[in-house]
Amino acid sequence: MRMTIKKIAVELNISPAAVSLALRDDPRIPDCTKSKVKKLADEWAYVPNNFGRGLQAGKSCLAGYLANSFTGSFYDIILQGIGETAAVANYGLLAAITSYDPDIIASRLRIFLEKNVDGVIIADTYSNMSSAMKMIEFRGIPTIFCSTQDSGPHLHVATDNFAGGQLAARHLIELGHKYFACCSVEPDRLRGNLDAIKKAGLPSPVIFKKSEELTPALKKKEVTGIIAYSDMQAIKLKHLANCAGLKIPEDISIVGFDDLWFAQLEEFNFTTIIQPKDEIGRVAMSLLLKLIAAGDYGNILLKPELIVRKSTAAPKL
Amino acid sequence: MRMTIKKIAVELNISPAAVSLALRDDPRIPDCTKSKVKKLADEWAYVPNNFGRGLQAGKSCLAGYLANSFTGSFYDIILQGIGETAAVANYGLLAAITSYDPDIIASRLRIFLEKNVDGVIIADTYSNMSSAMKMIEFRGIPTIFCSTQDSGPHLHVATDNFAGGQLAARHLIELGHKYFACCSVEPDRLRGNLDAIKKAGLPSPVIFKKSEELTPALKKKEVTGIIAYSDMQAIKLKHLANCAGLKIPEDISIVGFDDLWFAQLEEFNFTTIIQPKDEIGRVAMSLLLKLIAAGDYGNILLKPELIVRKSTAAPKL
DNA sequence: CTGAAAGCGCTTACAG
DNA sequence: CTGAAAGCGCTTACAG
Repeated sequence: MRMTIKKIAVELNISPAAVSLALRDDPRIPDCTKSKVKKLADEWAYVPNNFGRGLQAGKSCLAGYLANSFTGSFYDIILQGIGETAAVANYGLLAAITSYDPDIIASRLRIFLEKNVDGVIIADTYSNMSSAMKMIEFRGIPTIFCSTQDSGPHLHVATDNFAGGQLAARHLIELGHKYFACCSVEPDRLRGNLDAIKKAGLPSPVIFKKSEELTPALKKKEVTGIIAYSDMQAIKLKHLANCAGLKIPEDISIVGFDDLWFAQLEEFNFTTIIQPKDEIGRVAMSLLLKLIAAGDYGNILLKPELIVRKSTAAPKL
Repeated sequence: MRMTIKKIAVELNISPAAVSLALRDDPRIPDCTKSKVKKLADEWAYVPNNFGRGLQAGKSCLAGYLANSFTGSFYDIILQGIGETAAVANYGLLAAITSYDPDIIASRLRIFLEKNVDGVIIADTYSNMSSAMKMIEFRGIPTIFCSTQDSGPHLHVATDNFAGGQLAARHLIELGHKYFACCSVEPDRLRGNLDAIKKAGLPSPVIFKKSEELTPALKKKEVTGIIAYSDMQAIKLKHLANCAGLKIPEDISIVGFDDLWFAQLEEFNFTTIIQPKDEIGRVAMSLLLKLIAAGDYGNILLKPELIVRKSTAAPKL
């Protein structure tokens, strides 16, 4: 049985408005009324119905989080960070995990709109989303992209990918490597790599998108240091290197990115760049709340960090 | 600018009720009015506001999903299955990832209640939840536990753990193993193990809860087949076996559970029991929808499946 | 200072 | 058959 302000009002023979005010400790209500109201609300396990409040306030206290399917615990950690911050602000989090199908993305966003979200966090790149975003943009709903710097006209919260790219490259440079392969999937990370390599006066790296493209270079031993797009990709690269008869880190060094849970397993032991995943979620949600409350803020880049494990070593001379 | 039925009504000089009926193709509204309404709704990108509708219908078209933090992509796959099924029914999915802190669980459930969820799916065991569940039970909100068979008085959707336990044990028995170690974390799986072992007339297995408890048995080579609680635990057990100088599968066989993404990597190559994760989510949500709509249903157990990889082999003679 | 009314967006039950 | 009113639960602006 659902309890309402009205039922409490009837029971105590006061007006619904008075109950509402009493529950929010409004000074206009005498203390004795307040305590009676609160006692009854407690007994009957009254929970305010967000529909009435939301309709009234024009605010739903609901946020949407849209992410792509992802195995390997990246987006779920972000989800956790977002959820915690949302909960503290009494916000509910509508989550949708989508494929890349634009129709599905649009249908999920439509549900967000129907449920009246006050804001949306998207863990994807704007280039993939732009058509489905029309509805959101049309209504001027605050939107934040997270863990990507491709956010179109919207704000984003992400790891400083340029700095991360620099960190990875510098680590290998300091170990004495000269011949690199760098992944181009994240443009800012690649720029970071190239910047560090150029500043060290070293030759231009091999640039690859899919891991497989590296096989010829591995076989010809043209590179000694690989900078992967992610720890997930590092697994693939490790396998390719092994297939080419190369040992890690003796013959070839690999630096990952993300620091997912498996990176520290002895089977991998990847030197990698730590992304502050939980923080991305928390910061993205706080920023969204500020945006909902007020107005104008700038992008936020969080600091990456290098963690050295056993997938990198000095090159053979 | 948010569009409402009222604004459309004013523009077309008809009543809000007529607009509402027209949008839902009610036969009482003449066709020419319908098409005018629909055209305008389209142009103005009208999306019905769930608050008005929900308040009226006493239904939110919102479901809650509560899960524990989990790295390794089990609960996020379930989330995906739930989300897809929810979206098809035009349901929004409120997701909350919690720790085991009962206060946090209670606060998340309270947010679910405030947002007026029509039903809740919980990926946890009832024993952990029972105190926080009071609020939900008090209000009679339909609740389904998923991926656990410990669901208290509520329905559950889970893999048939008993059958899964049998599958794992039988596989090792067929390979010729006689001396087993079985994990007790999931009681039904353990029962399945014991059942198969007993039926084969083999000696009682070593039973362990935490992986570390197995170290003595491993060192003394008392067991040749280990049935893990999960692929995640299988990783730990593999490391412990390696530390004890045992090779997999030559010296010791390990069967995992779940078939998470990493189980098939060459570093692990676990023989394991496939849980229909995506299906669990989809079935749980369909069941919840039925429960919301009507009433009485029974528990659902989904079929596990064995996948043989390279972590199991015949025992040495 | 206090209390009743109006209204958020929608749908259903009812009067004409 | 058609259209206006009542009401879901809440809060705010207003009348007394």
